[in-house]
Amino acid sequence: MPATIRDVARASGVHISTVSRTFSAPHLVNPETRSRVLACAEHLGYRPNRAARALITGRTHNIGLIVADIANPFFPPLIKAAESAARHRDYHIFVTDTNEDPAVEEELVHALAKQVDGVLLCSPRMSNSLIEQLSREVPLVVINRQVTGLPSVVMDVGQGARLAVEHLTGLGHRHIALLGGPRGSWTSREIRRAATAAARTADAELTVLGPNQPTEHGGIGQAEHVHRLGATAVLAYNDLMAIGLIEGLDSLGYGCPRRSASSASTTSR
Amino acid sequence: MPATIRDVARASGVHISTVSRTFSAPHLVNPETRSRVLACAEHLGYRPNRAARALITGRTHNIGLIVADIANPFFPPLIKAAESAARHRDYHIFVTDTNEDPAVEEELVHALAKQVDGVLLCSPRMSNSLIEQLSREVPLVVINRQVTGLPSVVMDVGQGARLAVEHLTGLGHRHIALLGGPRGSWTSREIRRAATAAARTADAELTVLGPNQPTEHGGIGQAEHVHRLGATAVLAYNDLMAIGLIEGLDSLGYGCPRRSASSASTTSR
DNA sequence: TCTGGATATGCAAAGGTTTGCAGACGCAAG
DNA sequence: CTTGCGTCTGCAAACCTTTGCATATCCAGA
Repeated sequence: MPATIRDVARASGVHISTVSRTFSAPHLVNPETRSRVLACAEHLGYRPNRAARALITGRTHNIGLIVADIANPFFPPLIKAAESAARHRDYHIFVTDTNEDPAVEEELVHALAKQVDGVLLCSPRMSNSLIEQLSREVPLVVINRQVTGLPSVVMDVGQGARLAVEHLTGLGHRHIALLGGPRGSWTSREIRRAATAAARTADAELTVLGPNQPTEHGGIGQAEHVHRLGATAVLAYNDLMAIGLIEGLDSLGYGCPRRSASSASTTSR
Repeated sequence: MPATIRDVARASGVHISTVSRTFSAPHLVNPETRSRVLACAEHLGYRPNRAARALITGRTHNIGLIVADIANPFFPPLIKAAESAARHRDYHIFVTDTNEDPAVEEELVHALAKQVDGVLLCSPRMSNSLIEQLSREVPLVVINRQVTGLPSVVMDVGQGARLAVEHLTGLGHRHIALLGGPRGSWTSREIRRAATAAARTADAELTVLGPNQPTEHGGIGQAEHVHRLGATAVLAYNDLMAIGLIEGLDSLGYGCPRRSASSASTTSR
């Protein structure tokens, strides 16, 4: 039912190869012919069949983006940015959420590999071995972690942590708690390293709490601990945990200062 | 480089059609042959080429999911649910975010149509004409809106609004503000309708504020208005707007009650 | 022994496109 | 007039699978 290249060729009186070139290499076809072909294509509602094109060129023009958890507010902006960048290059982003479930990850890796030209991976705790396996099947770029031999894009979370600690010590805080991220995450290690170093430099005390799940629940769980500790400021691994912590402290009866006060959190994934 | 069905056929000494059947209709092939083929396939790392398969069957086993804005916390759970349901049926969900940009929507519609078997659409303000156009190219299900002639899945936001208003009037509130959603959204109309009716029934006053952008900013913008109004409770269209409103009131110096107090909001998209 | 059905496999066409090669044509330079 | 080049278009193979049909084999029943 949908129009094929052949229909367009017939309608415009040229060979299918000319129609093909009209779309994929316009400079090779006479402007006059080109506009006639385009008119017929438009009229018939023709759109090149992606499957056929992918079959012969070996490129799908799709890029996979694997994220750990879409519901984590860290990801949406990243997804949007990737989509926008892809769109401008005539690619599409294929987002998938693993829920950090190894079974899902495993299956995804193979399923995805066959239908995308490359994969962006932002899943801090996916196992290295799975990542290496994936990288053998498809070009891979990892985000916010480092895997030897693979290209990666990382945020300077260390710098962020340092700035946050400096801000807090600048406000006079001498005892800061770091609500740490999950075990095995590169950003988590990096933040801890940088925060610890910054605190030492400023001669302040920094207590690391964790590792924790990078979720609201992970924050709630440390509320009591944070309070007992007597720290006057907390640096949280990410927004969700900060929210959870505030919630936890609140329900213990220890309200967090509001916006104008001196408690602060920075975020990363 | 990647192994094809032919390589597997050669390795296992059968015809390619047998290999094909091993994967797509296992019951048609002798168990003995089948396991030999599977072993060879495994060994060669063979995976059926999705493009070739799609080309001949006309099915991609992909489903598109168009959402207005991934960053709106309303969507991630919806996306996850769709992905999970799809996964169990051996389908993949292809999420795309339109940013409610008509140009993006327009382009997407066509680009997507050619590479998915169907589309789930949850974009409250996409134009009806574009939706109808899309529905002519690909099977379409709309979410949280109603378009004549198209199957749809809607939440009972009216019921939610009614319950919220009843809750508030039950607590004694006589004057409630409804921080309304965007113009042209089905859920927005529905909530207004139900909330108004519920307020009338309870003999309370309900003032509708809006339409507004369904964002934090949309909430912030009505803060002053809400305060001037003297309403004792506010019902917000969604979480983002509620957050924005609280923020706005806060910066005007009118703190919102915390969790234990009687202000409430319900959410929808 | 023959017939007929069930089971398992092979054969080949088909699906819509891209692309290297070759042919046609026009035109300028010699 | 010939040669050569540049521009445009046609031809046909190739990409990898699926699937209707035909063939082969085996076994049970008569």
